Amino acid sequence: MSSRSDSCIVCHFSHYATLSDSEVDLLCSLERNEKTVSPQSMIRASGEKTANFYTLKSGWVVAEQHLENGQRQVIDVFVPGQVLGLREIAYHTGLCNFTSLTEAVICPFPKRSIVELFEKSARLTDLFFLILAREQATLVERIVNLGRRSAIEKVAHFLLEMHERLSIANDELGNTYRLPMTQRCIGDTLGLSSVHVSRSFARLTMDGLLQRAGNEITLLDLERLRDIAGFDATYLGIDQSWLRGPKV
Amino acid sequence: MSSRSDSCIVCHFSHYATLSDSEVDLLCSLERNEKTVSPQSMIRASGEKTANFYTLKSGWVVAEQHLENGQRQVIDVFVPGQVLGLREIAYHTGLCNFTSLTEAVICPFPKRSIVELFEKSARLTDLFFLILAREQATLVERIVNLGRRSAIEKVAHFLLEMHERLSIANDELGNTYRLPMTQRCIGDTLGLSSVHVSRSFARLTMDGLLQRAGNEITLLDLERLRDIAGFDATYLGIDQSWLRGPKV
DNA sequence: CGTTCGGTTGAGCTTTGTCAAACCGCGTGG
DNA sequence: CCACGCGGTTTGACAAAGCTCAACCGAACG
Repeated sequence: MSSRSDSCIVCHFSHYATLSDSEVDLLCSLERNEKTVSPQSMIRASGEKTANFYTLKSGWVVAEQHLENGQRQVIDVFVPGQVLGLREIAYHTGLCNFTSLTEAVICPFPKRSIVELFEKSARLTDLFFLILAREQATLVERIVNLGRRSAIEKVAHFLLEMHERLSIANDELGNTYRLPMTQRCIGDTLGLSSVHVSRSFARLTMDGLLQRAGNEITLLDLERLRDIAGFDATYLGIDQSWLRGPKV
Repeated sequence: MSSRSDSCIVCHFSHYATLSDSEVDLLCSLERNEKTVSPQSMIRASGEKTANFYTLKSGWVVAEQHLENGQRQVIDVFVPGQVLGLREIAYHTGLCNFTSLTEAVICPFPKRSIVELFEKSARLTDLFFLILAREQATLVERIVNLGRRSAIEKVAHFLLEMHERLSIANDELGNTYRLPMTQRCIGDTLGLSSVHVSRSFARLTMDGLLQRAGNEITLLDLERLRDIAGFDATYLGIDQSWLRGPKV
């Protein structure tokens, strides 16, 4: 059971707009059910009916797609506070798998609930629209990453992106964070082989840009990393000026 | 000036849901201003204020991004009926350039108008949400294409996607269509060099899968092409079942 | 008729992938 | 406590895919 104080989604949404009490209540109502899943478990398979969305309370989850030839592409990486499946609101069946990387707590809620929420609050409708748009901007950046950057640049860019995204949710994050992904998984995100990811990490480490200890990543020289990756964080920002008021 | 009969956006939107008269009027009101641009002109530059959206009445447009190193990545290709800039609704400034490939007719309308439209019709709000979600699915498919497919597969997939998208708008499209993109541009879409695009085309042509004459592309063997590309059109479909009624 | 632009072709090179072996940390069970 | 096995990482040797450069061709256009 979720109470207002521990709602991850409210915390996440509050980053984009100040929420009224009733808006907070509406959002919290999405987290009535709670489920813990073990690492590497399939939360929802591609092709399954998209009856539910899921808020992600803790843990990491990826959206991935398997190809005919046995390869895999990771579409998106989710961290706590995000909503899984928003993208597929317009589809009967899922277009990709949601798989947990770590143990994770998710709160499934039916599609219907979001429509009801839309009916009750124009402001939250806008906010969902806005968050969908922001996710889309992340995808766009991933496209650029995949299409036109070298392996080193890809890895650097990815590490910076995750750092930035975690920083948004956690104001006091330093330059170190835990990245619970295998190099195979990172490769599947960046369109690289795991071997080449390893080599790229080695290179960045040797050049003094990076430090690693288990899953802990420390970015030693943000400036130079950004330079290498051509990283510009504006796509992770957001403009709430067009949000409809007044609050519900 | 736009009349109801020649509105491309209405025609496009009607593919996803039956529209009431007042909904049609609302959509048409977005196309009050009309502007013709020559090929290769920049409609809106990255970094510019996103004051306007644009409906695309005729011609082809790409969204592209330029990198530090002089490279270019094409994010998305737009055909008539689509709305340019929807993706950036949540951003003050544009994240990519919109550039026309051909002569094109666009209808700029202010961001405000869309908010007003949202206020007047919950159904159209949903429809915009839905179309945004579909665009996102296209991006997801591009990610898979960029990350995990070989050059030949990329090209085949791209040609099938464009064919499919054009077929949706034009019921009586055969297996031939005009693709007004240079191979350089296709390469920038697929993360390939123009030279390699040329070689891939040559290969597909030699294998009897494809025929070319100028910009005209004929897909000779859809079956086999789909097989090569791992193409599955479901991501281009859409589920309007959750659309709110009744119509305005 | 020359110029320009896009497409094609070949040669050589760079990046990245593949395969295989070794390695490392960790948890398990003897 | 130690041996073992397992999953993930690292390393090296080699192969393949794709890139760059440069030359050339043909069509469109002034």
